[in-house]
This record gives sequence, C-alpha cells and structure tokens, in this order.
Amino acid sequence: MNSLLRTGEVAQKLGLSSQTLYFYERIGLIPPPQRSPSGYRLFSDRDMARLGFILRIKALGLSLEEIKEILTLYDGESLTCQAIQARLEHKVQDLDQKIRQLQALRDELAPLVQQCERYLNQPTPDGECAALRDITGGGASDCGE
Amino acid sequence: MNSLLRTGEVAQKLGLSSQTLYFYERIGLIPPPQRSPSGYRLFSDRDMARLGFILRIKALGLSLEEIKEILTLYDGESLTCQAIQARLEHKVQDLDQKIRQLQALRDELAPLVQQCERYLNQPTPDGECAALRDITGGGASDCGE
DNA sequence: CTTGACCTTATACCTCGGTACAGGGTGTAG
DNA sequence: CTACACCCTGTACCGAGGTATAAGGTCAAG
Repeated sequence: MNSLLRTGEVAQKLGLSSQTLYFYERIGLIPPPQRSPSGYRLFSDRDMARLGFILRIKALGLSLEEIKEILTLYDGESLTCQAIQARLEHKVQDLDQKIRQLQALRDELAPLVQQCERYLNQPTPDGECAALRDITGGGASDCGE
Repeated sequence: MNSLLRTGEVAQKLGLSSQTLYFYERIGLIPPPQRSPSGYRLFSDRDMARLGFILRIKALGLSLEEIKEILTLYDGESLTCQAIQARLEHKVQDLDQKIRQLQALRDELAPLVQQCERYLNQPTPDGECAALRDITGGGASDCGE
C-alpha cells in the first residue's frame, strides 16, 4: 500500500507533466522526494497526498505562492490553523470582490449586445457600429469619426 | 479644439505612461500618430477618442488582443456590427462562466473558514489543522486513486 | 551489446501587459 | 552658450506558471 512512484507515474496520475513536478520542487512547493540509488525520484503516499492537496487547493483558485505559505505554516508547527483561517478568509473576500467586478462588467457588456441587435435591424446611417459608439463614451466625443 | 497632444500630455491625461503608449503603438493597438517635423508624436482628437475607447473597453475586462480585433473590424469596413456583436456576446458568456467558477470556488472556500473556526475552539488533537485535512480529500491518503 | 523508454540536470523560452533602462535628439529658458 | 525637460528608439526585464530543449544517465527487453 505504501507504493513509491516515479516522476512519470506521478505526473500521469495527477495530470501533470514531469517538468511541472520538477518545477514545483524547484520553487519549494514540494519537498525533495526520496531518491532511488540511481537518482530517480520516488514519491511516497505522503508526497502524493501533499500533491493532491496542492492541486485541490490550487483548483480552488489559490496561487502557488499562497499554497506555499499555507503549507509552510502547515509544516512548521506554528500552524495555528488561525493563520490558515485568516488566509482563507482573505481569499474569500478577494473572490467576492473579483466576482462583483466581473458582474459589473458583465452587466455593462450585456445591454451592449442588445443595443447591437437593435442597431442591426436599422442599417446604421453612417456605416458604423453605433453600439460601439455608445461605449466610447457617455463622453460622446467622436469615437470613429 | 482640434488640439494635437504630445506623448507625455496624452499619457498624463489618460493616466498612462509614455512607454505604455509606445507599447500600444508597437503591438498595433493604436495606429502610428502624426509626427512633428522633428519626430515627436502628435495625437489628434481622433487618436484620443480611440485611446479613450480602448481604455474604457479594457476596463470592461477585454484583453488588448480582443480590443485589437474589435478595432480591426471597426477600422476595416467589414465591421458588420454583427461581428462585433458576436464578439461581445461571446465575451459575456465568457464572463458568465468565469463568474460561475469563482462563485463555486468561493462557496467551497467559505465553509472551510467556518470549519476552521469551529476547530479553533477545540484544540486539534494531533496538532494539525483539521480543516485543511478536510480539504486534502474526502479521499484518504492516496488522492491519486 | 544495442535499442528504447524512461529518468536526470540545466537552461531557454512562452504569454500578458506592461516597466525600466541606455543612449541619443529636441526645444526652450536663462 | 549651457541646462534641463521632454521626446525618440531599442532592448531587456518583471511575475506567474509553467513548457521545451539539450545533453546525458539508467534499466529492462531482445
């Protein structure tokens, strides 16, 4: 049950490339795994779990740097869980903000599509996309001309 | 009213650096503006309007590449407005997807913070952040399989 | 022994949206 | 005249998260 996997096997299991594993090791995201006598990396179940954790939390949208910080806390026994909680909370707030921004953006863009549709039906008098002109400004200076 | 502005003035007006203007010109986002006899760039109102358009639409979250495409359509008389509409529509769908993903992420992260909070009150038995362990996997040690 | 699949390292390169020089020209004020 | 602020071009660099390539070592099969 305590299998040791080589780089390629790990990569395949996790849907990464070997290069990416080297990369993660290089930036200190994962500790150097065991080596076989001939120098091949051998990943333990523990290593796999850590990688699984990394991928999962990465999929949650944390940057590798953030993940590294969390794992550092986690490794050191300074892991108050409080620090981790703070970080997670911060990230949630980050996400909330990003979502709000994207929403705003979307809500600004969507009516433009409608606008475009309306203009499509009445051939634009001056050969321009009037909807685009509408973006250029409330400011109303001449966008195209 | 048809003033011609030099790079620095334009930059200041729009809150960019001169370098950024050169950059935009270099990547073909804006056409090369007029030059003074001595080679200084002179931006017309038209140029300013285009830049204003770019910045505004950029603030809406389109990449410079996307903006360039729209402007190319816009410049060429192939600008059916239909193509632009299609692109905008596509972008709105993109945004919707991004928003959904971030929402999912947020909703996954948020309860974790709660979890963390609960664990804070009962000192973790084994010196680990149990909430984190919860992330690592419903699936116990080997996450790969 | 040779071939081929795999592993190792080191280094360079990629995208995106710029920013930061370096080394020179211009234009105006004193 | 010299300063000095501004402008020009060209090139290199940043961070993030890798990918690609070169040049070599290892190992099992034939």
